[in-house]
Amino acid sequence: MTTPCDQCPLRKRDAFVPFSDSELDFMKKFKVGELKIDAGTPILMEGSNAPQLYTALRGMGIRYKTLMSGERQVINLVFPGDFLGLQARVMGQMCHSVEATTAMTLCVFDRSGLWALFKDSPERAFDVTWLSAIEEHFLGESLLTLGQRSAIEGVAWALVKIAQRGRAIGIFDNGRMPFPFRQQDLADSLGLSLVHTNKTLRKLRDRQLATWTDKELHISDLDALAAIAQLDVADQSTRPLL
Amino acid sequence: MTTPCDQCPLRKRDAFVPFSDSELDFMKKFKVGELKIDAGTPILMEGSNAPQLYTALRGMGIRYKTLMSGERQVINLVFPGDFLGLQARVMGQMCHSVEATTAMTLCVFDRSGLWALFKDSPERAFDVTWLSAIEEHFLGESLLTLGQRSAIEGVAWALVKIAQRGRAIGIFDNGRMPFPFRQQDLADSLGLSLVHTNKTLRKLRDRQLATWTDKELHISDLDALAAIAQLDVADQSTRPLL
DNA sequence: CGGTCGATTGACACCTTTCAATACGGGTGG
DNA sequence: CCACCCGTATTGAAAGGTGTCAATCGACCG
Repeated sequence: MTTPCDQCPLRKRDAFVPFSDSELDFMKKFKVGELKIDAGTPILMEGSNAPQLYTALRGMGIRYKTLMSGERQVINLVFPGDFLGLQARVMGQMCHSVEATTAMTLCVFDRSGLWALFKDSPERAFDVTWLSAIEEHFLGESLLTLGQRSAIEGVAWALVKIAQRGRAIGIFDNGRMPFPFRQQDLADSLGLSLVHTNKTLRKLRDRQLATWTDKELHISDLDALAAIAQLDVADQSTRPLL
Repeated sequence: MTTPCDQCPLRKRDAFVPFSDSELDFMKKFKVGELKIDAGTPILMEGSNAPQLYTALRGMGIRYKTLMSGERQVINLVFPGDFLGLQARVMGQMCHSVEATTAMTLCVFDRSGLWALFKDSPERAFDVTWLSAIEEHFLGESLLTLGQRSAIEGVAWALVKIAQRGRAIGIFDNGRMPFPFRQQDLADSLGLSLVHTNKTLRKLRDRQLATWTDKELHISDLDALAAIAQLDVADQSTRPLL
């Protein structure tokens, strides 16, 4: 029933670092099961202290923090290949929540296995750190966006980033990809109001750069978007997969 | 001349996870030297590809990214105990710059030693990941601040965070700590203009919550600041030291 | 068919930025 | 020793980007 690591659909994508045979063996032991969840289900909750480790296999989600007053900040969108729960495992408790936006299936890893991973498979341990560094890098870029980019620059930046990520996992095709989020989600990830996000998206639509309707994102002119975002389209590096 | 790890002044601080003897031995091998630099010196530069690994031992600095148009976003302030250069080592090139604000001394680690660390010392490897997760957590909180907190909330949040960090390394005493940065640095870290940052600091001064003059920060009412920031003063967890 | 949710728009308020000017301290060359 | 310059802090006024409020509309659903 569950997908064996041998046949993991993600491993084929050239966006991911190839596995060695021994690594594959290790992952097969490390993976203890699979979890299928419906859209809207919370996966990890801020404050909880005994979470599992997951890798998103199919579907999309959202990672966010909330302020005491209720404001929500989206940390990032969760795409297939993302590794979830490391922070909680390492730091004692979750500092953010993760929620499924679409139906998702997650690889479940043995919680106690993380230490074994560091002990027995330095290559994989390094990959965990690598993933963490990639995440840190992304958050740094997000910080740059929230702090220094204007609304239109920020939205353009987000759309380019999403398209790049979509391409990496093979769902961005002919300028189109499924994008099942709400405008509110994008707004909360950029620190903008819903209304202003909507109006900014309209500007991009009017300029015929990008259209986002019916949970599908259509990028007409990625280069122009990247130019608005003051972003290099270059960096399309590979990442490890767990 | 150089400070032996045995006598590292940071290890005494209870903010850091204690070393085992074997870990100490490993670090002594891992550390290849010490670097003393003047205020204003660049330590790591965005785009460079062969950086060293450092731990800040004394002094303070600043980590930042810049936009093509010149805007600067401060990612975080560098305090003693911070580990620098991991991203570049893991991801191939630096994605941000680090600059010394005061004179600093840095522990220098063997670049090729990182892999040895993962291979030979899983405990230390885990600590590297732990540090990375802590950093990721902090950036997430920063994102929450930039995206959802108002100017006064953000400034209050930053001052509380700084005071907590200062306390952890033992330089926050009797409500005061050295804080050698410029208002522009704080502004760039919160995504605010210099002028507005200045006026916001004035509000906090008028309310007799915090004063920042002559490179010294004086917190009169940390609880009130935390309340403005919508922040729990609780989480004062320890962190590993490399 | 009423009710809810998300997208869309217009009008208006306001927080933040930008522009400009002053003040203060430290370094430097005459 | 003293102008002079430069970086930083401070303040006021005006401009503007973004948020808030409110209403409409379409799609989906029990």
